[in-house]
Amino acid sequence: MLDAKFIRENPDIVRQALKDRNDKFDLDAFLSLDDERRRLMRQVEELSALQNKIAEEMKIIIKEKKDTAAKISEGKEIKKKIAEVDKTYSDLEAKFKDQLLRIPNVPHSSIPKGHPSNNKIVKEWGEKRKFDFKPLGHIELAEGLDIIDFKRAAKISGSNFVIFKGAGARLERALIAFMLDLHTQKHGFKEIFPPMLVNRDSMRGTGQLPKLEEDMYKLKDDDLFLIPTAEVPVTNIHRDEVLKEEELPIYYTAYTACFRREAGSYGKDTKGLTRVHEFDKVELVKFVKPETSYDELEKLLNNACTILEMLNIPYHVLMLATGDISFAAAKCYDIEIYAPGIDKWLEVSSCSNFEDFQARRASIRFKEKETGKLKFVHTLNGSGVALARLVVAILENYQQPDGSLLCLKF
RNA sequence: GGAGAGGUGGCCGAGUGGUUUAAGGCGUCGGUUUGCUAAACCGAUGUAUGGUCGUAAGGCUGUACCUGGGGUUCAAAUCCCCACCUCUCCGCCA
Repeated sequence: MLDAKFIRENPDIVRQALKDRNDKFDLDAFLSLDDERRRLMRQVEELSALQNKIAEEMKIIIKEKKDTAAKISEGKEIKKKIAEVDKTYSDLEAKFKDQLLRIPNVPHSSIPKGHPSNNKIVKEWGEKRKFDFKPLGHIELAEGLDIIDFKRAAKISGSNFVIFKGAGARLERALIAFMLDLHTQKHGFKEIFPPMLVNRDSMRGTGQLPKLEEDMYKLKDDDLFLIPTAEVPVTNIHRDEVLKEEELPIYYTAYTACFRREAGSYGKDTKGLTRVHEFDKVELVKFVKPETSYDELEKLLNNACTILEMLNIPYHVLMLATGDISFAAAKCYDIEIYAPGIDKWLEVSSCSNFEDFQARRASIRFKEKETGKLKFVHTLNGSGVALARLVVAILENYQQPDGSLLCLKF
């Protein structure tokens, strides 16, 4: 979230950010809510000060063994008044906090403004493979090789679930191991294996709640959520903590399954592996000092790109426009890989700098050695990379005329 | 799931309704002493949020915070209720 004081003092910056994001949030209503809230806060505090004073005076009266009746009724009077004003105040405060959590981050000045069509291609790597036969899509390839079973997955779970079988299952496992090993051994990340069910506080910390609750799988009886990405548990590792300056930067990488309801995207990419409810992903998460976060974003992006280069999959990198970046991000790169069978670019990674937006929500701070002050860290994350769509690209890019794969021996 | 014990500042830990301004210790920072280090001694040391003064660093001031929420009371770390978490034992279980 943004700092309430920052919003109060820079309403124009926030208004512009909302406009650039095409977000309908009513800032003026928020600002007057804030005014009213502070007015009532002052009232409650003044009354509380009086109440504290009466309690102090009471101590003296008891010590001097004087009559307490008058003071007690004075105290009762104040108590009643506080209860009245405080009711209104706490209702307002709750509303204020909820609204504050619904204001998106301010986009970084370096990114294009407006509609997703303004996303800018900032990098292109590799060449689209030329086929001397008509390339198949991954569904036909996978079913021909009997390495993925969509039908039975639908039977046991529902549509848009997937079963990997035999070499397909092994490919999935091998890719996970390959990515984790690369990031831990070459890129300096520490491997984490986090819980995949998280509580409400964690979902709020990284920004999935309160706005996106309907997109999440939820266990109602326990108020737990299935994680949509490892970003959630891993970033929340340091929720409500004060880190030492010398601990930073912290790099974590984690494999998890990711669960997405994809509510509202029915009819879109309904076939195959490109949009499934449960997929595997290796995620990269960083906690860094504020002044380094944009350099760290570039490094993070490179770490993800390395995976694709080592697998020799053509990709390009988009710098997302203000209208396309996620709620919590200030700047975001998407990496898309090319799938020649279905002739589509598929997003396999989103590398974002959240600046202090998540850190403020989740209260992740560090103590600056020189000044002794507490500051919010900057958090970043990116996929390195998402599996299901990567498998699409591997199958389609490495296919041979007979429907077998160049890179897989059966 | 059952029974019991707990949750206090960066950390350890005292604290059964108002002389507590959360004792004491550790740590950290500053100082004295010192050839250097250490020790000793002295001093300082939370967070959030509002008001106000200041160009600013910051000052002054209010409020809240002893896991979280609710209650009792003129007054709650302290009493009561609920939740969460940790530990011990029992049961169940991959």
